Amino acid sequence: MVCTANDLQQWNDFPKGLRVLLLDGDTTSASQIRSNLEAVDYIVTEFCNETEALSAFSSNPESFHVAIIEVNANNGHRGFQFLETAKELPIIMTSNIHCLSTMMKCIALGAVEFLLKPVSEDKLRNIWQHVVHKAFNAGGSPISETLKPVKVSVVSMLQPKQENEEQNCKISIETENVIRVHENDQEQSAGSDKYPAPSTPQIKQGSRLLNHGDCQYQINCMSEKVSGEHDSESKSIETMFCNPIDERNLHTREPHHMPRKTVIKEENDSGDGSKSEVNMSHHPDNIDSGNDNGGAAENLSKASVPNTSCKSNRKKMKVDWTSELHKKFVKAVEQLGVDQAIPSRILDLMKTEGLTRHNVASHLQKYRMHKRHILPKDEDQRLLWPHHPPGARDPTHQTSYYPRSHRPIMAFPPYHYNNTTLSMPPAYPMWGSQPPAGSHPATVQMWGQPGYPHSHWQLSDQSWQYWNPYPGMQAEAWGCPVMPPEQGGYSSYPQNASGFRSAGGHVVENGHRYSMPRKSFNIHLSEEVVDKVMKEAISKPWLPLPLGLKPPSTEGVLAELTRQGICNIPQINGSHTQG
DNA sequence: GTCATAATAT
DNA sequence: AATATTATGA
Repeated sequence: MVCTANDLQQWNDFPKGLRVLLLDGDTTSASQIRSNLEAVDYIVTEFCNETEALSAFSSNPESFHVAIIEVNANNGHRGFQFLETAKELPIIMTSNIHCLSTMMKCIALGAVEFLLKPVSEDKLRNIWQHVVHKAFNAGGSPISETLKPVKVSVVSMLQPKQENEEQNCKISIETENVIRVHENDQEQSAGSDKYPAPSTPQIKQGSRLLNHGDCQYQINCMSEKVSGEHDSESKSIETMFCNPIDERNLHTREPHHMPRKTVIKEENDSGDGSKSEVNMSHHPDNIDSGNDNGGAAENLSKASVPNTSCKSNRKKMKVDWTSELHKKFVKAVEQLGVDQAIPSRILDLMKTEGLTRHNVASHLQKYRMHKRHILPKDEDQRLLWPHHPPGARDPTHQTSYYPRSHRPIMAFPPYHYNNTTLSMPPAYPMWGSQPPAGSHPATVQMWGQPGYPHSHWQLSDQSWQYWNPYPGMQAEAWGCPVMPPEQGGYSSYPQNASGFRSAGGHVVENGHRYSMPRKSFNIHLSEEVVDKVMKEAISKPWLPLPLGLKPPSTEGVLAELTRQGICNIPQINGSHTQG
């Protein structure tokens, strides 16, 4: 019955083969326990006599990983004797006598657990936890030879997993119970093994912690470097909570076609330097119930909030701004109006539990960015809309937010505009949806269109779509005035243009109030302004064209070049060059 | 409250 | 590796 080192090296199916010393004077309970243990492939050595058990253990202490010892009215002191003898073993006491002082005494003497009979199948199956715990927490005393392989085995079981989990640990540990190893315990356990493993799997703790409300949770473990203070053997162990979960929820961001859920990811910091990230998802109540914010708000709030029981998992949560959540946000913003739309008020209106002011502020920032087309550098802003005071740009038009890396890279050559070119060209989406067939002659080159870098803001439903006041319309047509196709002109302020128009047809921003023209697009720009715009457009060809301008047609450019005596134009990327 | 930017996710 | 999104802190 001796385990050789070799055997233990290859203990791949731990805890199967766990060697249990069973001492129980009651043959009925003994056989019940035994059969339960053997049912899970533990190896049971049964004794009904303390002396035998003691001598068996003493003669070969390394034959056992764990002992289950019964105490009863008759053998009390003998049971304690075993406790005192087999210090290096995790010892579980059993009894049918519910006596608090006895229990305490057992625990005080080092028993890892005291179980009242009848001992449940689950408890018996889980006794391996005590073995692992002991293996990792020898309490300063040298670890038992028997337990060393356990430690090695557990470490090796956990290590490769950790790597996977960085990518996707959700599935891999889905079916496992929670494994929790306290790395710090060694520091804490000044004495010896007075830190019995919990009698029940930690998953209970985890679920109490996480499984509240109608949320469904998912785990998304992220490994993190462990501070170097810990025992090297323990470094790789992570704290992991996980709940079984519907596969569909395993995606933090679902594919577009799937109904989206509000997801709040919570990082679960175990405090020992390792952490895991837990995603809590729920199904949004009524997806897209129009503008009615009635039911949606409450339901959302119910589910998206990590309540206080999660407090222990301090650290940050990442809010996933689903379109539903965003709708609420927009609704709140609109309700408040521009000048009132500040994070705290928005937060109030949203009534979404768990959402913080910071969350809203962050989202508001992004929202404003897209609404206002803020350019990364102020120069860009200045130049774009020289005829408007800063901030007075038409809020309904998603015209020109170009992150540095997104600016059009294709320059266009000098072009002599006349007033007629300022008349409104047909507006159509530039990308996303194709311009209507034949909407422009094939010869009309859309400057900047080919290879125009676009983010998924333009392309995917995910987050972009709900910003756009004109669904189906892409507003970033470079050089083309952009407006609702059916109306033209920026006189139209759709109600959901979201909060950048105040009640009186004024745009209020940064405390300033600007009059906005309400009629059609103003083509009667002063010569001065036109001139300025032209100059800037020409001198900064990489910038988007101002509202009302469109890039010249290829013919126009070529004609102009020819007129200037430039007949040979180097070919660029297969674009056609005539002449 | 806002903004820039770091951190993180895709 | 680039880009988007969110958190964080000034």
